Amino acid sequence: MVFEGTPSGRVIERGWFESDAPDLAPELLGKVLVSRIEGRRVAGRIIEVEAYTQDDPASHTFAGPTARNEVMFGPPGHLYVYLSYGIHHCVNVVAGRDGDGQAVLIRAVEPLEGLDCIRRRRSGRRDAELANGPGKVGASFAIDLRHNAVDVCAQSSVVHLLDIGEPVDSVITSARVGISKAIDVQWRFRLAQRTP
DNA sequence: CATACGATTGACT
DNA sequence: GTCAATCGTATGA
Repeated sequence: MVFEGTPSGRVIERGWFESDAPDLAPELLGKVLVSRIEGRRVAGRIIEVEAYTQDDPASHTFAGPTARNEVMFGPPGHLYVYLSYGIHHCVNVVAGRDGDGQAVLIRAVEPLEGLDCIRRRRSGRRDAELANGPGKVGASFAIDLRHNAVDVCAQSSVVHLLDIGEPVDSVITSARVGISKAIDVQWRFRLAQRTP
């Protein structure tokens, strides 16, 4: 079941992203990811995220700055986009202070606006499979390597985040998915299914 | 320069 | 359940 609508709210300002990734990540749940595809607006509610820090063996920043991860070391509130398995674009939001090397991976989104656009981009998939995975988020919102380092703290930005004032209710934490290191930390966060 | 691999997905047995 | 796809990045010669 998809609830279509046009979410409105405040664009989130940079200072809000200055928290450490494990603290910021659950706060991102319920916020709205907005992207612009060929002049069309596409939006959805963030329902699953993961935190990555600098002293984290599973993080791209663990071995120090490189050309790929330099955005993660930059100021917060910017996108860090990387190509996964040569196929999928994974979308992160840089967290922490300038110089830190942290980010929050957006793992799943519930589409709210621009459903026709998303369905076209994800043709053949059921609604439940549109953006329920990190690679699917990149595909649904047409975010790729060109969006790396984009500043999300402006309404004019091709990709930005809205706080629609929805309270963050029940959050489920678990170990992160698809990693072999640091499997002990519970840095995956997702919203519990809303009970109707 | 050569090469191994991955914060995944979808198709197929 | 298994496995191929596909390429930017990191690493080592």
